[in-house]
Amino acid sequence: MQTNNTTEQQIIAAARKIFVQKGLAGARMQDIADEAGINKAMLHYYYRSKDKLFEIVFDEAVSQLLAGVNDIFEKDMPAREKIVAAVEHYITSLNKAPYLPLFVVHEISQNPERILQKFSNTALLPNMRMFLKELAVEMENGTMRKVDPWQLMVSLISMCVFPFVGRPLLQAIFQVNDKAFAKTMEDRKKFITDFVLTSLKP
Amino acid sequence: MQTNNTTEQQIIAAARKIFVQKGLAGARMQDIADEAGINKAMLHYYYRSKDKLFEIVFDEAVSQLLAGVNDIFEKDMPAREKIVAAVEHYITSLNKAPYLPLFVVHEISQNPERILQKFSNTALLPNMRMFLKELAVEMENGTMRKVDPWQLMVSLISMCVFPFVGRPLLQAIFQVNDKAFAKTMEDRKKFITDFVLTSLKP
DNA sequence: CTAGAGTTTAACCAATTGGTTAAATAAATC
DNA sequence: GATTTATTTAACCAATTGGTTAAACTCTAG
Repeated sequence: MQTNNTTEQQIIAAARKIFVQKGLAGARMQDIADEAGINKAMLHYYYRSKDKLFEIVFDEAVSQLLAGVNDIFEKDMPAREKIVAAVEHYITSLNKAPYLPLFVVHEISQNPERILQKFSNTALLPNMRMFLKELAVEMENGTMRKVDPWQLMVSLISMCVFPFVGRPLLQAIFQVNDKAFAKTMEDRKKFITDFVLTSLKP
Repeated sequence: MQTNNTTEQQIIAAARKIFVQKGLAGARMQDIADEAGINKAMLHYYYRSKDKLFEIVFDEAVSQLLAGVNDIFEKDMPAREKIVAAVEHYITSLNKAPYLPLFVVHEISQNPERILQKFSNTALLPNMRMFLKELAVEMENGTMRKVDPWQLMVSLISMCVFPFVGRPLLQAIFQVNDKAFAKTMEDRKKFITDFVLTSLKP
């Protein structure tokens, strides 16, 4: 029963590329078949429908995005070091999959129930919740300036993720090419951590 | 020749709603016709094609987004006050059109040439460029801590805009309903300005 | 080898899509 | 009022779309 799963994987890889690039509505089954170098009927043979195929790609993308965040806050470190590690890890990770956030966010906005239902009962990102409490403790102890931990968290995420979401717009506005943008994002790690840690000094 | 332009405007209003909601690829001409309460052929009578209609809606959306930013930095104010005004204005403005940024950013990513060409020759957002120089001067004078002005600008935009782009995801992660989210964004104005100004203290 | 399962293909299908057309209706001009 | 002009409609069309099918091919177990 050790079936040759190369085709299945080729299909998923192709579907990932096309769906992330064009979105659910913009992607064509023929595009995916061409990308995978196979017949269109194969898509339906291995995965029943466009929606089924999409769901696999989409779920995988969400996991990839969220798992990264959660893992960072798991380690046993002072809060400030976690911030540094999170920014470092997250921007590095997004540099490798720069189109993921926009894809996920757009598809969620097209069909909010999809994700809202899926995550309604699960305790999502428990390590991040823990981190929020650690921040609160430091602020209570006076080792960190008091700010709303939730707003801080959202700001961290925003500063890391948004440049990738708004990349084409930012590049147009500020007239930076691809190479300059990559360098800018590398520099951005240090900027964000310095900027945030400075603001959090007691 | 004073033609009744009510129909034309109805069409644009309907197109705006549908396109912003579903995107170019996801929108159907029939949806727009239904939304406007008219026959599908009217769309082609007044606006030649789906693409023509989309371009009008899209250009309008981009203008709405960028004009706001630029206007803020035009006024004659100290840099710090401009930051406060920009955050206040921008979050207020986005609260009224929360789906605009995601729409624009997604469509640009689908077809980057569209906007890159359009803005390649224009001196875009001149007031914002001026603001970046004002920041540089303050930093040189020692009245403001030295940071990369561009990174600062991108961070400001990120912190204001991203929560609206990632809204459904943030709401899912942090389990906040619509009412709580609106309140949170109102609180966010003060958080961002305090957070940024604190970090910029010399 | 061969029987049967799993795999792949080409041809096909019904529904949907953006777009057209010709006729009908309303508005304006004479 | 009649004629011209602009607006609106219903019916239609060709192309595309997601999906199906039946036949062909490949591979492995007996």
